[in-house]
Amino acid sequence: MNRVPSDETMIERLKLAGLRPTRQRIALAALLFGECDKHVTAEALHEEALRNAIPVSLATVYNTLHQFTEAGLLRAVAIEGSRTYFDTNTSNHNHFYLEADGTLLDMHAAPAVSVPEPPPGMAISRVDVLVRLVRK
Amino acid sequence: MNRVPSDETMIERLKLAGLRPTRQRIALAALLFGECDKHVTAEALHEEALRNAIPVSLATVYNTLHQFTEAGLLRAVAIEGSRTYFDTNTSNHNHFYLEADGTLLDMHAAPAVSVPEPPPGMAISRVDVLVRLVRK
DNA sequence: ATTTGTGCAAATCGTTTGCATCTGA
DNA sequence: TCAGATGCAAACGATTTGCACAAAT
Repeated sequence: MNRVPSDETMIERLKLAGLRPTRQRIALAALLFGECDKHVTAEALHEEALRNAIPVSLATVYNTLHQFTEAGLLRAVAIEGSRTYFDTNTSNHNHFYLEADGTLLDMHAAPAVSVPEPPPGMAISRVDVLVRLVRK
Repeated sequence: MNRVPSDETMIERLKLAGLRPTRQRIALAALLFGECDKHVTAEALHEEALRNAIPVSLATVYNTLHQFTEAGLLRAVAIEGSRTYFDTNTSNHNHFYLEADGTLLDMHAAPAVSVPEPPPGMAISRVDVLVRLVRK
């Protein structure tokens, strides 16, 4: 009885990332990388896990999200406010942010940004573009 | 015995913004709008106030920052992490962020950004560009 | 006099940590 | 076996809130 995607796929992925494929990590990876790109908060992923009968503690969800991020499987997205979003799409892209309901959307077409010279002695490490949306 | 800028200026400014010019608001406004553009956190402004012999509670600093922001005197800047920055420059501009020491710098030359069409039914409310810097 | 703001301390929110226990290699 | 992972509950930092008191109109 195989889920799609199979646990084997996830185990492979974890091993490649240098992470021990534990019960919880496999299950969370299956939720995260199962289908299309997702944006989750720790809280949201925790709830999703519980709904799917994966008993895991919130602390482990936090740990796992950070480990996945360090391993390059996830990308942390900076939005104002306290809560952190994690994006399964780790490629260099930007986001629409729906202020009304706190939803993140991937921006597929790359925005063209030309940035001024950084101050002397400094180098650009990354450019984040966040487009805030409101309902029309 | 007049400070520069004068309290009168600040009182005017507060009245125009529809805020009652109280002792604390006048003093905080003088710190914030005194000279050049500033970026502050609530904590930092609170400390600055205490150093300047303005006894004010942290709660009031938070309240005041939010009231000023609603009144359009300040602009909240979204950086990742938990703490909120407030910018005395309310014009439409963007920022350099020095990850190493958590410092914000105004970007004077406007970055040229051309953003893709927002999803149907949605309109752009604001585009935030944050350029993360590292020491070279 | 009435409305509005302030200060304190307690409450809240998202997140992290310490530590005993469990698990996978 | 034993390094590494997990779960719980307590600790945490930034922020907010409830409420009695004080100040501005």
